[in-house]
Amino acid sequence: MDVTARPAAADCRAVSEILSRVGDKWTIQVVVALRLGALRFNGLKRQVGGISQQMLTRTLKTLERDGMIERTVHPSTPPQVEYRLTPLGHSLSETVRQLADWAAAHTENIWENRLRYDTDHP
Amino acid sequence: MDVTARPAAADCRAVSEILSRVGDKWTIQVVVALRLGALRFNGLKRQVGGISQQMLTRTLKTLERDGMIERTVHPSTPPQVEYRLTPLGHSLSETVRQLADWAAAHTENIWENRLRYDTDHP
DNA sequence: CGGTATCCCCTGAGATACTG
DNA sequence: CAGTATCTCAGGGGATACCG
Repeated sequence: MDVTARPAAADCRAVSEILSRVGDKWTIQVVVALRLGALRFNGLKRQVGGISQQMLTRTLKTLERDGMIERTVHPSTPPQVEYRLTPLGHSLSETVRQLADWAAAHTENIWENRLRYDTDHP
Repeated sequence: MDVTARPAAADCRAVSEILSRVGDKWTIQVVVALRLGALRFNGLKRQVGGISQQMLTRTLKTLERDGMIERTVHPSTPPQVEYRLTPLGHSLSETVRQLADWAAAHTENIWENRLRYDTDHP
């Protein structure tokens, strides 16, 4: 039996895990916002339009837990907290950019397909 | 094209749309199952372990609507329905494989990060 | 065999109010 | 400023039963 032909089920689950994380509503937008440099909480909130405080907190925590971003507290009044991508986070952002390129290249095509499908299937 | 620019918000939304579609629970597993060739409904159901009939139906319909797969009915008794990737679907599967490679390469690292984070944050 | 139609549950996500 | 704590709700996803 050739194990190299079809990806193992375990790999599939791992990929799904990553994708469902990356594919949630906010993760990518946060990562993209951080690609060009560190940002603070409210700066990030402004950059990622439409996100609620709570969802930003949750998304940041998850990303930090996975080692994608680093959280730095500068003790001062008012407190300053900086978020920046780790090397792992940067590498993710590069991979995501590939997918983004694919999406950008095919979005229009997909929309046409949907339109045609909806027209043909009343 | 200026690669250094920040992606437009519209692009971001398009990418998120694609990713949340691709990142759902079943889409990738279905696409991966079809990479090596066409399959029929129940063959697909066996290949993608744990999926319910309804979710398989929904996933296939969405993929068909987006033009990722093609559905062919062979009129016979019992009826035979074949699903296969379109060129667009194949191109998606290639892009996803990139992400899969990234995931495979970093999964262990991520798990270590989570473990450490959970240890450090009681 | 290849699906629909229902019902139900759980989680993702938002709104709001409060805190160090 | 940078969060935490609650409440709430829509919809993604599953189980089951039925249909051509």
